[in-house]
Amino acid sequence: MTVRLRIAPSPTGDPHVGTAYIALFNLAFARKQGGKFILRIEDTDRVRSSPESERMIFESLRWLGLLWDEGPDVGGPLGPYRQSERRDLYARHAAELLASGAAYRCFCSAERLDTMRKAQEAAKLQSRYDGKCRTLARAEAEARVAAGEPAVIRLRIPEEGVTSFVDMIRGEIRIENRTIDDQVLMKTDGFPTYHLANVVDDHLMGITHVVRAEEWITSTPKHVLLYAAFGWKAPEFAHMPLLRNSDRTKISKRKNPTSLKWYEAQGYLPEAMLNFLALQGFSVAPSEGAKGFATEVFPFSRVVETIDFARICTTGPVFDLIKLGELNAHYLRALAPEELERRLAPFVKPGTDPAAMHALVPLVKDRLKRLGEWEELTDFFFQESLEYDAKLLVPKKVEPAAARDGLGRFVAAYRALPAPTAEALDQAGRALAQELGWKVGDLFMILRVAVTGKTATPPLCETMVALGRDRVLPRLEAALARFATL
RNA sequence: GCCCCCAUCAUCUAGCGGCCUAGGAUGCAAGAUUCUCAGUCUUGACACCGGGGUUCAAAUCCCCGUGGGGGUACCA
Repeated sequence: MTVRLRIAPSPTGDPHVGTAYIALFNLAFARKQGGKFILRIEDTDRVRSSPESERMIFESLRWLGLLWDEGPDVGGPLGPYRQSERRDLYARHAAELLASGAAYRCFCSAERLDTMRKAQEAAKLQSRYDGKCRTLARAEAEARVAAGEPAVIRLRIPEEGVTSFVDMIRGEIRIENRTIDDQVLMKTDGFPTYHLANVVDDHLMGITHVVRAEEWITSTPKHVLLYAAFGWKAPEFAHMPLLRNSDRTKISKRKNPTSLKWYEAQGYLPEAMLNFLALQGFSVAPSEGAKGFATEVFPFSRVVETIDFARICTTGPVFDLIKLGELNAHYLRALAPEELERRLAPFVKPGTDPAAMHALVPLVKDRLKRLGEWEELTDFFFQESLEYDAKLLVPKKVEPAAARDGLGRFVAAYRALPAPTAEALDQAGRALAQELGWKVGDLFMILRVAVTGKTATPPLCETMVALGRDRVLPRLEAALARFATL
C-alpha cells in the first residue's frame, strides 16, 4: 500500500510558518516512502476563511518548494480538495452516525452552554457538555428538526473506558473517556467541525499517516472514536512539537513573525527556511568531513533520506530568528554571484542598472544576512549626494587640517593614476599613508567616509572601482569642501 | 479547575545503561588575519530541573515533586 500524507491548512489569515513546518515533515515522509502528498483546504470556518488566504498558502508552499501531488488547484482522483465543496459528504456521514446512534442531535443554545460551563468552572469541575440532549428520543429530535429548530450533531462518547492510540513520536497515549467531551460534529450552519470533516476526508482520501501539530493530541481520541464509529481503520498518528516563541509559549504573531510572506519579503531564502525548519525538532547526522556550520546545513533531500518519526524531538523548539539569520547568511554566501543577482531582483529598486548590480554583488555577498538588506548595504552607490557627519572624516589623533591635507593629496594621486584598478588604488593609498606617517587604516577611513558616507563598507578600493572615477572624484571633492565646516 | 504532552549549555540539538571528566551547531567572549565591516581560522565560558528508587553501573529505566507547554469552542 502506498502511503498518503496531507497538509490541511485553514485559509484564515497569513500563511503560517507552522503550516510549512508540518508540511515539510509530511512531504519528507511521503517522498521517503514513495507515497503521495496531498494539500487539502479546511475552510469549514465560514467566518474566518478567505480565498485570498488560500491563494497565499499556495504561493508560500510553492515558494518553499513544498509541492503537492493532489490539491484544490492541481486536482487529483479523490477530490474535491476543499472542504467547503464536500458538504454533502459530511452531511451523509453525519446522518449515518445519527442512524447508528453514535451521534445525537443537540438543541442546547449557546447561552445555556455558556451558563453550564461557568457553573462547571465555579464548581472546579472539568468543562464538558452535560449531556442534556444525549437521551432525547430520536423521533422527538427529528420532529424538532423538521419543525425548523436549529440543532447541532454531537458525537456520543462512551461514559466509561479508555481510548488510546500510538503516536509515532511519543508512543502510546491514553485518555479516559469520561474526560472527553461530546464533540460537536455538525454546526447549526450545516458545516462540519474540524473533527468530523477531518476524519471523513482523511479516510476518503486514503490518508495513511496523520502528521500534525501537538495541539491536536487531546482531540485525537475523539477522532479515534469517530473512525471506530464508522467502522474505519484509523491512520497512524504523529504529533509534531509546537514551534515556540522565545518565552516558550506556542508561536504567535504577537511575539514572533509567523507569516511566510514576511520571511519571503525579508529576503530569507526558501532553502534556508526549509533547512531551519527541519532543524526544529529534528537533526541529521553531519555528512562526511563536514565542519562548523556545515554540519547543520543540508538540503531537503537529506530530510527525505533520514526522516524517522521515532527520532523527532518531543520538546517544543524555540523559533530562533538569530539562528535562521545565520543559516540564511550561510546560504547566501554559498550562492554563485549570478544566482544571487537573480534572487536579488525582487529586492532591487526598479530600473536599477544590471551592470551596477553585477559590480556590487561580489562586494556585498559576504555581508548580506537577508536579501532585504541589499538596499541599506548599497544605497551609497545609487545616491547623488551623501549625507554623513563631517566629523567622521577626521581620524582620532589627527588634526582636521592634516586630514584635509591627506585627503587632498590622495585626490591628486588618484587623478594621476593611469589605470585606477583596485591594486593601483591600494598601492597609491599605502604609499601616501607611509609618506604622511599615518596608519593605513586612518587614511582609508577618511576615503571610505568620503566615498560612501559610512564607516562600515565593502573593501574600499574595490568599491571605488565599482563606482568609477567619474563618481568617486566628485565625492572626494565634496568631502574636501566639508572640512570648511569643521 | 480538569485532562494531556514535555524537561541536556542562552538557543537548536547528539546521547536511546557502561564509549560522558556529556559531543556538535548558533550566539557570546578572547585572539589571529585585516583599510572598516563582514568572512575565515584558533581558543574560551556555558547544560543533564530536584528528590527518591532499580542496577555492579543512570543524562539514559521507574516513581514523586517542581517547572514549562497545549487542550478544555457550533476555531482550526
